[in-house]
Amino acid sequence: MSKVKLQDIAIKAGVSMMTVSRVMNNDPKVGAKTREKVSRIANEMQYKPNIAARHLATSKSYFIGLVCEYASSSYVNKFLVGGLRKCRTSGYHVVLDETAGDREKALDIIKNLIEVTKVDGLILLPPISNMPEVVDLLSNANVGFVRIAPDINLSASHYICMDDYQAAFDVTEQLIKSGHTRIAHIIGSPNQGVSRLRYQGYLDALRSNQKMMPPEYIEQGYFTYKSGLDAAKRLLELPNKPDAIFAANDEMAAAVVSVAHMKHLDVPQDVSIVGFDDTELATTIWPNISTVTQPIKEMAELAIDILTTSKADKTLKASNMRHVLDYRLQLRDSSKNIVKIT
Amino acid sequence: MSKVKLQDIAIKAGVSMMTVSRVMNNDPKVGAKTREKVSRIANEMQYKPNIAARHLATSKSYFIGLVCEYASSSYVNKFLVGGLRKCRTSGYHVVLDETAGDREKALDIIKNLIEVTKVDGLILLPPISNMPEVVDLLSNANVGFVRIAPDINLSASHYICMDDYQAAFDVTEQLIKSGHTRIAHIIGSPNQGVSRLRYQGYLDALRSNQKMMPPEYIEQGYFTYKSGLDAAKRLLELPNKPDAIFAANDEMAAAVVSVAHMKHLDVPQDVSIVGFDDTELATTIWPNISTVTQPIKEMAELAIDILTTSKADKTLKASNMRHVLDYRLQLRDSSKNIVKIT
DNA sequence: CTGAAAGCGCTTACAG
DNA sequence: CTGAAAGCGCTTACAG
Repeated sequence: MSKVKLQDIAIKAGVSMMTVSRVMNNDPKVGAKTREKVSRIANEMQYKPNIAARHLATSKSYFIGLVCEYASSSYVNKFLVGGLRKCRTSGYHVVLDETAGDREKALDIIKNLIEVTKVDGLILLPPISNMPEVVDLLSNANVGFVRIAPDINLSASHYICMDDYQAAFDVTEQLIKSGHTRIAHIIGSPNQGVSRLRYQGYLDALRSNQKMMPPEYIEQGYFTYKSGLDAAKRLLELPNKPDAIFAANDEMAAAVVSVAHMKHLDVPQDVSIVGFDDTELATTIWPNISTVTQPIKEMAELAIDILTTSKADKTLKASNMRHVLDYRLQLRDSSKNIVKIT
Repeated sequence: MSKVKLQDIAIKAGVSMMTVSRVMNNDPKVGAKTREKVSRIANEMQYKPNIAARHLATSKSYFIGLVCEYASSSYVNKFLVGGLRKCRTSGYHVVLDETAGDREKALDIIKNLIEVTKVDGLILLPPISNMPEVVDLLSNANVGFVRIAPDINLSASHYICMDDYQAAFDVTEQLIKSGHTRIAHIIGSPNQGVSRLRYQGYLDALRSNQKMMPPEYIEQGYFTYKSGLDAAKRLLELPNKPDAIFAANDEMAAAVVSVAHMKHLDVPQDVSIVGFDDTELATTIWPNISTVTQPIKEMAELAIDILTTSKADKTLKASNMRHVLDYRLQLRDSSKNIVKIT
């Protein structure tokens, strides 16, 4: 462990601690020669600033908090990958915490996180990003934060999302254009806004193409494999089976694939299947699932960027706090794709 | 944000800061009445210690570093779940970092992590836990650390593992006892010790049951879905197909299931498939994969426990630094299970 | 462009 | 059992 401190290098360089401090923080008001000498010596002595001392003096912790509901979800994973990479290049570190699905305790956990670790900023992953109490807490506590894919209270803070509605519209239209005529949809959890947006995109694409599906082609799911299984069974036992099933996430789409296999249906010849999210699962099962690639890593990088530069300024106009990133249709083997949209 | 500090509550309680400090740290040398009064007032004022100040004074950071190769692996996820839960109850927080597969840079990343964040302890996940340079670095830096599932240099530090050899032995024996006679194995990545242990368990179970398999029943995999796909294709195109395939992880087992489906083989009637790890994937695909449940969450909790109590003491004998946790055979639908071993 | 002083909020080590 | 002093390693704000 390096025990070199500011003073050591100040003495060696024959300057004051302040000058060294200025050099370390890239303060422009330092003579070129002094700067060069000091930074050379700092390097030689392998100086590393003591983060705790700096934190105490400036109340900047160089930590970013990341709050999720379950650390085990693949959404969180992908987010971490982007977030960690970005942090590495900007001197920050990520403190992860999860609410473990307990919405009651979520507030306490977040309160504890900001009070104890004094993170410089917080990233809220869905569905935490939609909890008004959390938004209130952070606003009052004056902690900068970015919400990922929220769907309520959008003028309250920076938020990053993609256009779920349009993506679902595109998926559905792509299915229509590639010759499917009986397109079913499995909706996501009712308590998540994206479910509604994706469902609406599906409906509007049908309408804008003058198509109409029977009501039994709409199934309520809960973003889980299990719920996908149940929905898929009902859909594939219908007398007039759909020839395409668009599930609101990959997990449920994977379940549809399983049910199709159980019933000895060929995917995609008998039924095309499309998911949403492009999680690991999509390319792990056979056939690989056509899906929508969310820009999760990019969201993470942007979130870190907003939090670590002064962009998290509260005086911003609402229009500047909205960040919509691009998605991508990822057509793979689980759907018949005559016309490829890119 | 609470701006209450030690002094505020010292004044209000009519005692010195030291007494308050002692109460906050559960120092027994405080009169019962004083203690009661101080802690009541601290509660009322919602006092939260400033971690940076404490850190500066004690050089304890109350952070635990967790280093993995890829934050997106499900092994890491499960580990996080257990680790975060344990931290929550002990006042610590987790700083996550990943080496992003770059073994060259791993050392720098870890060096940076310990020097900048001054974590109180470090957890090394495989395969980082097997890098001798990292072990050296941490030993020299005098940072407490726990290695997860390492297979070399075992006397160098605390480590936590499960008995991979015995688990693989059990899986194989279970397959034999349930009537399988042609049992193949897909080996894991050659650079991970567990691959060797699992392979050896498979071999020894066969031998101890006087069974002999043809050499083409052994395939080299790399723990990836893709490698499992390749291996499974070769195995299932053999003139004398195996009636059971034991893959060294779930990812590869899932690939075997896919190939079986492609070839219109019934699982488990035509071929039984067993994986290893009990990842989400095992219960996400159909049929659910029989596998070995690793005690990953328990490993995480134990690791945090070792690091946060003084058990990380270097003076321990080697025998006390070894922690072997129990696994469990998880028999599901992908294998014919006449005799259930629990 | 550079420096001397005071302070961030806690704790260790020493008295009593 | 309780307290006054000094210090952890940095930075802010003020001089020059």
